[in-house]
Amino acid sequence: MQEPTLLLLTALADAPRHGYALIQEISAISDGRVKMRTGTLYGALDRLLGQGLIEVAAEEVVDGRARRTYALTDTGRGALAAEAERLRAVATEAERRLSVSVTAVTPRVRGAFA
Amino acid sequence: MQEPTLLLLTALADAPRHGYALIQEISAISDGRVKMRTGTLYGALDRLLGQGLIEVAAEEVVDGRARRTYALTDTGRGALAAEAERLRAVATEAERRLSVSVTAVTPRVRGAFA
DNA sequence: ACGGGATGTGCCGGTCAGCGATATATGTAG
DNA sequence: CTACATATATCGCTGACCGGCACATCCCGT
Repeated sequence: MQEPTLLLLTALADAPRHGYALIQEISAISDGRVKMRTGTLYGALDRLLGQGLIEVAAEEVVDGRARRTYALTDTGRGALAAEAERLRAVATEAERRLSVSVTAVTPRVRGAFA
Repeated sequence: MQEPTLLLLTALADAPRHGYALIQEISAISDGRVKMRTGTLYGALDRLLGQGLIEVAAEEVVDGRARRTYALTDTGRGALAAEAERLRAVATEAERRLSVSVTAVTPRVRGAFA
């Protein structure tokens, strides 16, 4: 799973949302750093629907504008939880390794090649 | 940055390693779940060299076999640290949102659409 | 009245990372 | 002598992501 997809599921984790709201929510989650494009969004949405990770929660017309609201399925919840845990583990391992090499400046590093 | 690349940098974070060793290290880091292929590996290595995130630390012949050892550059260290922090933040946010929706079973969710 | 920005959904083509397959070569174990 | 582990490298396919475009409605400023 790639980051835009992860962000998408995260943006749906606390409440159902429609496409446009997801773009804004993702921007908020990422502190404005990630501006998801509609090309990415709707493609990902279709894919996730097909994978059963999300579902259409509502289709309504608000102020003359069609609005389709998506929600996480139980499967999607599980997938997101698993993915978050995995990423956290990798992040932790990366940080641990970085600190190891920074702290023990050299001897063990060289030693690994003898 | 995608996951295989992240894993690659992580595998180089504590000590320099050569290609084949990286495949094994990544398998170990991920508890055997990620089997990186050489197509991914050497392609990524070339890319990361071009981006200046890693560098060639040594080129030697061991037991008649050529071996090229790669190491993280300072830039690579920084990039990995930043990436790890970002992913941890997203993972935390995902988990927070999941717990919010699970705990507060419904009322607020509906309310958000009024 | 008109233009532009925000809201809202949707498609299309290009790019590039990842992947499977394949190739080459040597050392080691059976 | 045949596999398997070690070790590096290339090629073509796929698919996610992205920029750009298109379309439609509503709201606000001028």
